[in-house]
This record gives sequence, C-alpha cells and structure tokens, in this order.
Amino acid sequence: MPRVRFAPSPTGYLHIGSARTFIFNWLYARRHKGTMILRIDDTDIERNTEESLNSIYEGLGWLELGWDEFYRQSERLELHRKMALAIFEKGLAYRDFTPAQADLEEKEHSEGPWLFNPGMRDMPREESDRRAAAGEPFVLRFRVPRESPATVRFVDAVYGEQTKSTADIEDFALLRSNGMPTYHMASCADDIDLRISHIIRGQDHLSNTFKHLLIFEAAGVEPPQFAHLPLLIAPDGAKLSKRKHGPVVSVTTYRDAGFLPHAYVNFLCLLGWSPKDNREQMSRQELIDAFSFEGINRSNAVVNFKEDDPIDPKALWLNSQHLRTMPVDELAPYVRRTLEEAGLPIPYTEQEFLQTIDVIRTRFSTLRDFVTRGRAYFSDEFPIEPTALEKLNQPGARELLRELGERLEASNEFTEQSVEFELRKLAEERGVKAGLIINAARAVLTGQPVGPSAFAVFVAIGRNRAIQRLRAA
RNA sequence: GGCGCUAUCGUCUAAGGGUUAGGACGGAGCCCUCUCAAGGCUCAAAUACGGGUUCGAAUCCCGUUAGCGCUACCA
Repeated sequence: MPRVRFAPSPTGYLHIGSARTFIFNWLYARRHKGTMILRIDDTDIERNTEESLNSIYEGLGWLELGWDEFYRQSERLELHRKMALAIFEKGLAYRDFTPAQADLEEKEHSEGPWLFNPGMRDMPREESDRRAAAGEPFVLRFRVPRESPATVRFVDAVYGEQTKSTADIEDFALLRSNGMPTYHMASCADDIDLRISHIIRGQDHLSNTFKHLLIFEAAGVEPPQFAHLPLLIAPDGAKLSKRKHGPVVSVTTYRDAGFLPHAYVNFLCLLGWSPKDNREQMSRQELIDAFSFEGINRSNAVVNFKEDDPIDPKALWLNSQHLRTMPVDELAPYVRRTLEEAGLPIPYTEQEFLQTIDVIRTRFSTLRDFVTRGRAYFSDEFPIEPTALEKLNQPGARELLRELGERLEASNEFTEQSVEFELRKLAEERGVKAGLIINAARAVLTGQPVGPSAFAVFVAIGRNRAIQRLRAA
C-alpha cells in the first residue's frame, strides 16, 4: 500500500503548480489504493501565515480533493530534532559556529562551489561541546563524505537514473541556530516517520534528492521511491511567480472565472502528463485508471496565458466540454450556487431548471456565463445588447413580436413545435422572412444577439414570461 | 562560476531506430443553419544547431546553443 504526501509550505496562496502536485499524488494514491497525506511544512516561522494555510484548504476544497491523514510539521519539531541529534551522535553531523552570512553576493561570484566552513568540520568534539555548553549559537551541518568521494545514486520514476558526486554536495544544514530544523531535515524525518513510500514532487527538488538520500542513509532507513514532476512555466519560459504573473498562478482565479473543479483538475493533469492515447476530456475515474509515472513528461510545460487574459485557451475549451457533456443533474448544483452568489432568482421547478440549464449550456463555456449571457433566463431585469437591439429594431419587428405574443396567448399549446408553427405562420401571412421574427424574438427574450435555437428559448423561458416579454416589445 | 535536468507545430502532447512525424487547443476556409456555438470536412503550422553510429535517426552517442533547477541557518 503506497503512502504519498503533498507537503506545501504555507507562504502564499495555493499555486496551480502545487495543486497539480497534489493531484498527481492523489491520483497515484487512488490508483493503488494507497494513503494520501497532507502535511503542512511550516518550519519557516518567519514566512508562514494563517491566511496562506486557509488558501490551501480553500483551493483544495474547491477542487474537491481530499486527504486521508493530516500533519503539521510545527507540531513535530521534537521528532525532527531527535533525528538530527541521532545523526550528530553517529558522527555524521557537526556543529558550525560561523555566524550567519548577511552578504550572499560574494558567494555567488566565487569560482568553485562552497562546501563547508574551514575549521568547523574538523573541530574536536570536546571544543565543540564546550562552545555549545557556553551558549554559543551554531548550525548543525551534515558531514558529507569527502575523504573518498562517493557517488550518490537513485532511479527516479520519471527522470531515470540520477547520480551526483559527494564532491559536489555542500555540508548542508540540518538544524538552524535557533534550533529549528531546516526543510531537508524536517522533510526527511517526517517522510521516515510517516513511512512515505513514494515522494512525488516538483522537479525543483531533483538535485535536493541527493541530500535527502544522505539523510535517509544516515538514519539507517531505506529511502522511498522518487518521482519528480516537470515544472509549470510562463510563456516566456520563466518560472510562474505571483509577482510577475499575477492571477495566473492562483487556483482562485479559475474558480472565480467560473471553472468546474473537475475540468480544471483535468486541465492540470494534461500539463506534463499524457494518457498516450489522445484522450483529453477525462472523468475523475478515467484519470485515476490511466495515471502512471510512465506518462509523465520530462520537460517543463507552459501555461499558455496572455498579458490581458490569464486563462489558457485549452483550459477554457476543456471546461466547456465538461460543462456541455456532464449529466445535467450533476451540473445543476454548481449552477445553482453560481446564481445564488450572484443574487439571481431561480424561477423554475427543479424539472424546468434542469431543462433550462440543458438548453443554454450548449453555448456556454463557464459557470459565469449563466449569470452574464444567461441572465435573462433567471431574472426579468436584463440589459439588451446593442447588437441584439439592432435585430429588434428591424422595421416592423416589434409589431410582429407583439402580434406573436397575442397569438401564443390564444393558443393552448406551448411547445417548440407549436411556437415554431405560430411564428412561421405569422411570417408567411405578413410576407416577411421567419428569420426576422426569430432573431428579434431571441433579442427581446434574452437580450442576446446569439444563443440556442429560438424555439427552445421560448420553452426554456416559459410561456408566461415569454408572452410578457413579447407584448412589452 | 560549479553541479544537475530539459529541448517535436504558437501552446499541450503522440511516435523511443523504418510513419506522408499523429491528435488536441488556438488560427484560416467550406458545409450545415433562425443567430451563435456545436458537429462534419479541409488548410497552414514542428523534430533547436553541428557532428557521429547505422542500410536507415525526431528516436542512440558526443559537442554547441538556449531554457530551467539547485548551489541559504527558504521550502
């Protein structure tokens, strides 16, 4: 039974890249009847915010993604320290009393890589103990093997065999001078303690993995399997960032744009992964059944947004596909919530509501469309768009609509067929093209120049309201 | 600078020694039509560059270039 985890640090809102990482972990867990763990990596007390934690819950909640176990690293600090100390006692870590460096500039321009601070790595234990006892602050560093340079290796489920010489790995920190564990220490300690079997995370951690392997080895445990994911990047090739790319990176943007949660999950899955059989629109179960590490790509994927439009056209298309093809009764709750949030009434019985949704969704691509382009189906107060007005202002159109209203009122029937019959009969009698009345009717009924078949619109709007709007033309 | 990863249409991707390099989004056009979508049909659009290996390379190897990641007492 695999045990996987998604381990975000609560330092900003839920990033779409993080959401995708969660999804891939979740898919793997569901596929193999494993356990999905949400672990909040909040060891950086300076940067953590409660707000950010809430946005993670909010984002995952919106995407309808759940987890089986939950942990917060800040509540497990004792475990992290204990493991760090155990490594220290084995002689595989040492105290570094060098004060924290404020000037990073110098280091960046140096020729070779920094590996360790001279004098600290080889300090006799007695001196180290004495200075620590005297209260001098220190960081605990991992003692990377240097005497006989070894090669650290592992097989990544996505990137294949990876190797790195210990000569290229610096003596990284395990414990900060304030006693807090670093990311590397906390992460590995928890992965060990929580018996994580597969670490599925962003490719930005690929080179960190060598350090983690050293920690696992020092702790005397078998490392888990690793699967690194290609990154999500901007059209200019840069890493997606809040500062540079704004709303594109936040999942709330897609929620607010009227995306269906599953459609967005589907879209995210297609960024860096493929079922390899040309399928694109897939249900949640289909995604679970098709997911495998073999399908994951190795190159970064571009989120195709523009400066004036944060939505990737393919995401929008996928959303419209789901919106138009999913069972209406599954779609209805989303539409209901969207209407409620916009303060629009639902003047329909449940049955009528489903029928109306089914008619109008054929031209919609987001939930937002129900309250904008679809406003007239729910409220009697709606604007008539300029292009719709042109059709309504065709010579004789308004008179014909009023006449049609009277005839429909006089008729017992009110179906697509009966409306079409009356309308065409009127057109013929008055010697005008049916299209003139049809387009004018759509305009007066919906305020829109375009939309579903006009006869379906009559029925969706309902007899009384339709007649009322025609007579007021 | 050092180390690592990556490179197929504008974008997401398929093909992993032999295909006219396939699909999808987006774009263009045609059909359908009460409008607009949808749908159907068609078109334009790619193997970063240079060397090898091979009868044959998008695919394997080397180099170059470019991008990204790591190189913190961030994660």
